[in-house]
Amino acid sequence: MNKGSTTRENIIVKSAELFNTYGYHGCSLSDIMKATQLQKGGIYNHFKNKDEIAVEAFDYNYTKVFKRFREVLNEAKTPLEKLYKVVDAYASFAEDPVVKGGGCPIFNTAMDATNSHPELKRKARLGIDGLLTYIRIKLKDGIKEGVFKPSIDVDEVASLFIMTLEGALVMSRVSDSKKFVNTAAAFVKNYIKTNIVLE
Amino acid sequence: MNKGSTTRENIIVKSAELFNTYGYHGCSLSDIMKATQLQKGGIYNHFKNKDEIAVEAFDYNYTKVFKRFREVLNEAKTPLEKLYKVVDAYASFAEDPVVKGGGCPIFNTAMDATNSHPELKRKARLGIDGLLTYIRIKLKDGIKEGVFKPSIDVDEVASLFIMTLEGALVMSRVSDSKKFVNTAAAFVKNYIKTNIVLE
Amino acid sequence: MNKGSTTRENIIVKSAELFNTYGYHGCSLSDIMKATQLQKGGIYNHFKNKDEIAVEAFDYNYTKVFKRFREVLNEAKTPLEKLYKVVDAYASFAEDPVVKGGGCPIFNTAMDATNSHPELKRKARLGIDGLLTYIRIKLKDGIKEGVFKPSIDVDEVASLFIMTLEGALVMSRVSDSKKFVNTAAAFVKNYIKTNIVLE
Amino acid sequence: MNKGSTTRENIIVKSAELFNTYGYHGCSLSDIMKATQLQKGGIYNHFKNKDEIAVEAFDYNYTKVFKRFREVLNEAKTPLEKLYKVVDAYASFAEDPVVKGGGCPIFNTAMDATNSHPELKRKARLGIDGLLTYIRIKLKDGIKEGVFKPSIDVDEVASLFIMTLEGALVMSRVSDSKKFVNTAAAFVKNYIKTNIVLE
DNA sequence: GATGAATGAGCCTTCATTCAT
DNA sequence: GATGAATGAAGGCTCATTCAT
Repeated sequence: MNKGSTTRENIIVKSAELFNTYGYHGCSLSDIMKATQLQKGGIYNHFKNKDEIAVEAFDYNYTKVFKRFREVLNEAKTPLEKLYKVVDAYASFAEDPVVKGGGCPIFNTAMDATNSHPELKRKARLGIDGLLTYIRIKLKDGIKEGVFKPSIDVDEVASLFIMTLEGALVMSRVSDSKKFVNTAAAFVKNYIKTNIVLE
Repeated sequence: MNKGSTTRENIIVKSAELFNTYGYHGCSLSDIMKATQLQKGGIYNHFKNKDEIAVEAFDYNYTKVFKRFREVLNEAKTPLEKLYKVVDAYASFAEDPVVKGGGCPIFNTAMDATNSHPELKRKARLGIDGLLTYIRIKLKDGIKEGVFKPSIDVDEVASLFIMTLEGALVMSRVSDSKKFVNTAAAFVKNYIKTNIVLE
Repeated sequence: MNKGSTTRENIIVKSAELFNTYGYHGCSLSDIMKATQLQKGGIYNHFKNKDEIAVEAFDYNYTKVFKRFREVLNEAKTPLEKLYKVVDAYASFAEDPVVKGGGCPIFNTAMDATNSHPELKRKARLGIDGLLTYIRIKLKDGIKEGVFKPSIDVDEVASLFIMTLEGALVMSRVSDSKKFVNTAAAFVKNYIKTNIVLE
Repeated sequence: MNKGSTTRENIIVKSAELFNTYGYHGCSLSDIMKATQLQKGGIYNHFKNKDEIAVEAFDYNYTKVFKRFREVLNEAKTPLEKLYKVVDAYASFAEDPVVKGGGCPIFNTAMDATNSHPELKRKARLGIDGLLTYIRIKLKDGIKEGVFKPSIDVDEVASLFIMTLEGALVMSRVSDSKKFVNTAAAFVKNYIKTNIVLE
């Protein structure tokens, strides 16, 4: 890895934190300068504008989310364990954020960009699709392996999964309390046990 | 109502829309000027700074949310009907936003303010508390009237209610699809029927 | 004195203090509003603009200076006593300002207006002429009464009188110490005794 | 000297003139823009705010005052000549200002800042201390060399020196007449000859 | 005589971006 | 690849002033 790509990477890492914390409009290039210890030009050598940084920062945060999933799911063997681990991964966002600023960066970007940044909005939508797909796959694997009910609506279950945990994350963040995330995690796990798993 | 307070009200109404749409940092005083057809000074005659506008705009949006609840719950008689209507009210946010910009302004503010605006964060937290309390009361009423199971954990159910629907709202907004809200509404209603209502 | 003139007078009194304290550019109409407990219109009913207030405030402060002189000189009988009393009056500015903000309002305005406000500059110049004239008269009286040397250059002595005491006042103000004013007062008195008084 | 520091220097030079002419509140950033031919951003690249410019402008003017002293005192040999030259230097302020706007920038700042700008006030006080110290040194040198009376109160004489000449400068400025400065200069010189010099 | 709503220019400061070095 | 000087529009806010009530 040469000097250039290190710098570039550093800009992304630092601004990924800033954007997740303050949002697109709440974070300025001087904030990024301060965080990266770089001057104006040093940043613009690597990115043509703030948007490009924001987009790549989103990508970076996106992969961090899935990296966390992968880490947590590492030792899980059975589809049920895996599904539980996804819940745990989500719950972990509350006490050990994937990215500074907390919450789920995909969801954060979704809210931040919906009305003001079409490109980021699109990426956030795709991000949420990614989350849904991830769950769907785990569900389908379980069905294929004969441990989950084949009758479940995979799309629906995945959606419920995400919306509950993401909603809880927002509530926990604004309340400075893990209470909501814990409630959501317990609920989703119970839902899995009760409605997804074959008796 | 005299001229001054009409203007003041108008500033609140217009900026309530803008703040809900673009967030605190994404909406400038010139945006508010444009929306209100007022000059800078004309706005600052009524508010001491942008923060004061944002705070009052939040309050305004907050009451709009509950006004919608009240409207939708108007004809509901039984506790079950009422609970269903709350779900409907939430679902209505997706196709007929309470405030321009869409979604739930309380949740929107929660995300927008969490890391950048302590005062708004506090208001958003209280707002979410208000939502939870609202549901809790409906649940308690149902228990008192003997139609809901007394064994349910009112706090937990209220939390699940809100997080699921709010999470869904965000997903629907960023996806430009009511799909998620519909899924959430159907799920929550089914959950009520299955787990809350006495057989 | 009817209501109108009371209000008008009050505006002058309060802004005279403000202008003497902060200077013409350092004091805004809202400062005057705050000080007078009046609204915009309440002030503009009595004055056509800020300049008019400043000019009348200067006049008000000017008369206050001479009122102080008159008070202090009240019991003085002989020309020498009178001259000493003028020195005392000047020295009194340091511990008991004629006007809030301190110093001599005539001199303060002189510095404030010299390059930026021709009308006030003119008034300040006339104000200083007034001070000089005041001293000159005391000197001439002493000569006439045969207690001061007829050979003294009245203009010169009056000038020295004013410049020394005014210069000292500025130095004392910026140093928060009466030291300079005391030095000046002692010096001027000694000068009078030694060079003005007939043997 | 690179481009940046040249520009920075230029901003100081130009705003030093403006601040001396119009005072801190009487001189805006647009005035500085106009004078420097720079845009807002171009100025703020070099200074963090108006205060920083004002403070450095004061320092710049301060050194100019002493540079003038040094120039005028250049050819003076004896302590008496030197003291006379300081008087001449002061008198020169009236016809050939050290800084545009006229008068003594240290005194100007003293009056301008006393009630409104603690940092500048402090600098002005130190500036006046500097002037006093300068005179004191000349007096002590003369005593050491045996040409000035050892009995004189060095502090007092230096104070009288400054307050008289500075007071005169203000009066000359507001009157557009060198008369007062000339009177003061003649007087101070005579005072030196009569009271300071050993017969 | 007094209010306070409205103006619009101006305040100081920060913004994202460019580009010569 | 990095600097930092420069731009000029825009940021939030205050200014002096007007005028309908």
